[in-house]
Amino acid sequence: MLHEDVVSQLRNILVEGEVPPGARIPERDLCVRLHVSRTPLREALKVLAAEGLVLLLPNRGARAAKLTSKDVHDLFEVCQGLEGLAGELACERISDSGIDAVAKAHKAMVQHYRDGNLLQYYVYNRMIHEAIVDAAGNPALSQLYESVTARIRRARYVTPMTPPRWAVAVQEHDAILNALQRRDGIGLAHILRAHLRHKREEVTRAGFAEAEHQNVTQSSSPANHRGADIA
Amino acid sequence: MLHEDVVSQLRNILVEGEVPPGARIPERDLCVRLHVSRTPLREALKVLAAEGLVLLLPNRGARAAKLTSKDVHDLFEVCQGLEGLAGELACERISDSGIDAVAKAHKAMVQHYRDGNLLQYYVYNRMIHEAIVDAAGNPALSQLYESVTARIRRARYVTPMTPPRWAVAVQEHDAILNALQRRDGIGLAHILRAHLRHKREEVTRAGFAEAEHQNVTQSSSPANHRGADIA
DNA sequence: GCGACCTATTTTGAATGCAAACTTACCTGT
DNA sequence: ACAGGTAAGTTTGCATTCAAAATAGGTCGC
Repeated sequence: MLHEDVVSQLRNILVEGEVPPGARIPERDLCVRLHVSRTPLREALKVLAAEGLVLLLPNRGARAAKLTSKDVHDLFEVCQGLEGLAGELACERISDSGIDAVAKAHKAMVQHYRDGNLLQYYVYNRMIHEAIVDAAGNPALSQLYESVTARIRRARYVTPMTPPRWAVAVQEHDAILNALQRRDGIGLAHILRAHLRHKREEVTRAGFAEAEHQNVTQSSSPANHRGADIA
Repeated sequence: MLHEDVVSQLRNILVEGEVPPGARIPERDLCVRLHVSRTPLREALKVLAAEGLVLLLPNRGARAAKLTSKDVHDLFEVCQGLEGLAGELACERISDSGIDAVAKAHKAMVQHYRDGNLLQYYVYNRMIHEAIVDAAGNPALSQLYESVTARIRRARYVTPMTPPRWAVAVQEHDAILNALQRRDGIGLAHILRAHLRHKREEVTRAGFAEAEHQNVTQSSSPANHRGADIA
């Protein structure tokens, strides 16, 4: 289905920050770029608006969503709930080979930490969290988790990682793996929540919620009716 | 925005079961009924498909989603996680007047229980749960909760309520109100989760997950390529 | 009489068209 | 020169149109 492709391509463009938060999304340009007409593109925009990645302004088109720090806080909070639940369930349901897979990813992640390779570290980090969530065996949960994390991914990765915080994160991941291997659901849930709470504190402290308000609402100054543009 | 109206009207039609689960959603008929052309209607269908209320079959149109009992189980599980989280947060953040409002709704609900008025009981029941979730002060959480509960609402309300189960549910609600008044977040979370677990057991036991499979996938018999239709 | 094949109609998916709203640029008057 | 107003040009929202796919119906053959 054409429409599905457009949704996922657009989602990538937004999550990667290629269209920066708050920037206008030019329908016509994206049509030529994605080689589709306006109809499927607009359908995709509606879907992404429902997901919270896009803001639709009546008669004024679409903008990439801009998260306030409250938004970031709220989304992390939800994420804590979802990951905590996933951790509990995963300990009941994950297979031994599933645990091994997480352990392998953990080792690779730690190696990238030692190498100071933040980008690859993030790749395996995300892989671990997704593996745990998927191990809960609950597709509805996985889907919601994916949707929520997509919205904060950019804020997370844009926040600079300090060495002490990085060390703590790796330690927490040791504890995560340990709890999973012991199949200690309650313990895993607690560690995952703390882990996310720390990440949230880091992100909000850095103030990398792109801005405080969606400065896109009606403004009295005619010159600045529009937020940032791509250029 | 016209499109938004269509989404919410269609959502009602689906949640109320007016188009029964598994039934084909006739674009043309809905267009005349909602007084819109196919474009906004189809946009709405895409949004609802992303929400999980609609199933989109390539070149075969849309169908009202049909939940397997696994789906119901999974969605209840997610709901438990979200309500548990909301309960914890609500105890920290709810105002005294907010607690009073819940207490009032609780009283009304109990009265409808005594009157044997199941419909009104459900109204206040839902009001209480939503009030607690909203009291968490986390719009992202409220929105996710709303979306998840919408998907299982029909399965819940279609399941016949037995007198003993109803009595237990009311007792649990007493405990819910009590924990909220004591602002016992952990306790409230536990009760809410247990409450939902019981409801899930009741629903799944009754087998009111509309069917076991989306019998909509490719079938070899040409005569039954389609599932149930509205008529 | 039953089933396979072929054609007509309906339905879907996407592109295009059109009116309304919004932007932008210019122009006028002070 | 600048503020306000106006008209041209975009952009948006929705309706309509068009091609492709699916469905339904009828015909022919066995």
